[in-house]
Amino acid sequence: MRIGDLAQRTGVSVRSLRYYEQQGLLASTRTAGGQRDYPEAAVDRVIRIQEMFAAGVPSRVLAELLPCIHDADGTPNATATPWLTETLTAERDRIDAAIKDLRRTRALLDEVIGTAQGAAAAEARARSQRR
Amino acid sequence: MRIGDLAQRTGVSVRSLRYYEQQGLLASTRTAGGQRDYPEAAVDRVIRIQEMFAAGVPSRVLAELLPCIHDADGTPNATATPWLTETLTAERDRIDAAIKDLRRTRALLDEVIGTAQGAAAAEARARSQRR
DNA sequence: GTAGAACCTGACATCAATGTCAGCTGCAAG
DNA sequence: CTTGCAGCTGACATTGATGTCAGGTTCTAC
Repeated sequence: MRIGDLAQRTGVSVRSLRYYEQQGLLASTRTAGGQRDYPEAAVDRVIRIQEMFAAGVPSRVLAELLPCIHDADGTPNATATPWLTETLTAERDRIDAAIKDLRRTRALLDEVIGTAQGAAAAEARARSQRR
Repeated sequence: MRIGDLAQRTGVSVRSLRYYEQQGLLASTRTAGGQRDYPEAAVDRVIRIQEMFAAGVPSRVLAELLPCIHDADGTPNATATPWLTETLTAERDRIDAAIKDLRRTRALLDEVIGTAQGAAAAEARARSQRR
């Protein structure tokens, strides 16, 4: 699969795919002409990378983590070093905290939205009253 | 309260507090000498700002959102404009997606950590066997 | 009143992922 | 063979929150 196809199928820009490779997150073979060629499994991997980035896992950690993931698509895996498990544990705690935080924020937004809708409804009632 | 105290009590740097003010997120009165003076309620507000930032709410949105929040500390509030409610709804959906994502990532990390611990335990058993 | 800590503004630096541009090359269809 | 799209590298720009430094002022304790 060529880079443009991979980009389209994952929704990730071509630029980012090359960046992932530079960071050692995503491998590719090259054609005779030097163009990147990706296996089918790259799609899943790219999606995972995106998820990890969204979760705030830095690429440095991600680079060591990825080989340890038992890919659903059967890619062989490695085992985490002590340093990595320690880092991941910290990372997990961070994520737990982040989830809690997001829930709070979500609730707050909901409240504001709800109040606004209530106010809008009251407004509508007032209008129909005046009519 | 002076800026250094507020920083200490919220765990946010002095630099950031000044930045919040510049973005219209945090008000302060000034002493005769021009130094910032914060009310007690600023502590809660700063913490909320941090939560929002962590949740990815951009400061531009936050600036309009904050006056609409019914502060626990009794600060008077405003009502959301239609534009704001729309934005917040989108924001909320984004947060929902983010939470889902974080859960997936968390599970993945757990799996890797678990595998590593299993491997470490196996290693330990092997060592005691050899002894 | 003086020393030193805390504060002020303004400017520039940083980080990480991504966008964008330039100049060149590979590849497929006519 | 040419035309044009897609890919390549390398460099610089961007974004947003924050760090940091410089040069000056205010406040507090002695």
